[in-house]
Amino acid sequence: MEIVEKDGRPTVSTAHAGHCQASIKNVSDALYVIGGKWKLSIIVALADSDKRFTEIQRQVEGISARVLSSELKDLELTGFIYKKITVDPVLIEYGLAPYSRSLEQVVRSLSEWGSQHRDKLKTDALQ
Amino acid sequence: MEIVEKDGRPTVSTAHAGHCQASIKNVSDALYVIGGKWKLSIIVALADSDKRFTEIQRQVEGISARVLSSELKDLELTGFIYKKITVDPVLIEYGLAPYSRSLEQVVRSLSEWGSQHRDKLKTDALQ
DNA sequence: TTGACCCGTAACCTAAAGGTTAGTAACTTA
DNA sequence: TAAGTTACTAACCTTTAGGTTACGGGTCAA
Repeated sequence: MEIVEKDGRPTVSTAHAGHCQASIKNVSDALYVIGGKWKLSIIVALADSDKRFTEIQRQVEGISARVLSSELKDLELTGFIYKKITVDPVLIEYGLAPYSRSLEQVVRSLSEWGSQHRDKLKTDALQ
Repeated sequence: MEIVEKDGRPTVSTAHAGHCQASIKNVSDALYVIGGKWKLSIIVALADSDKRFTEIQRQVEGISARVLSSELKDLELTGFIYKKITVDPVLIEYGLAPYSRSLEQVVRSLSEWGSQHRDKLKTDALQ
């Protein structure tokens, strides 16, 4: 990377640019894995307790069976959730795999921000 | 997937259901606003310093002019960034509006998680 | 045994996000 | 003066995420 001075204005420092570039890559990668419309919601729904297919569908409002099914497969493959089958009685449940716990901070900050943002929109609308 | 023998009936805990439901809504709302492929990357790119159109395009690898243009418009409208036009010399720059600072924690946790996740994928691949 | 509920899947469709190419108007540099 | 850079935009196209409908077998309760 070259450092150029133009019109006396200082330009980008190499040190920060590297860190920034890494940060961009990290965020992109993260969103690639968990950035869909439903994945995090499903994980949040299961954080409370293990749940059955239709229970999840009821809690994650608006999701269709087709999409829920494919998301669950995806999440199981990635190691976020597990599928548990009981035979007596027959019962299928999904639950959070340990790796989902690594998302705690992400979920917390997103939830907090989402809540604040909604408040902001409300007060903005009143102005 | 694990198969378990179980003889009791399952019970659903409603204790945290309300909180969980709110959390799901918050996360969904947040992702609706900042969950695209590029928005957070652009914000991270501008966190370092104000930048010009092509500077952003170089830093956010893979984004096309068309998409960058429309994302910038969107971000400006939502209040995350501002557009600054200088006339002598003619210079157009974009920078973070104060509201973007509210995303600091979100960006930090996502970046951290993304980095950890990449490491995990690497070590997993070696097994 | 009839109907309700559970856990999906197949096939199809739509909308929107994003990519590609080309072009423009203004300014700058060689 | 010609070539290059900047900051876009228009038109068009492709991909894919996600929605809709319909159907399957299995279970359970009346």
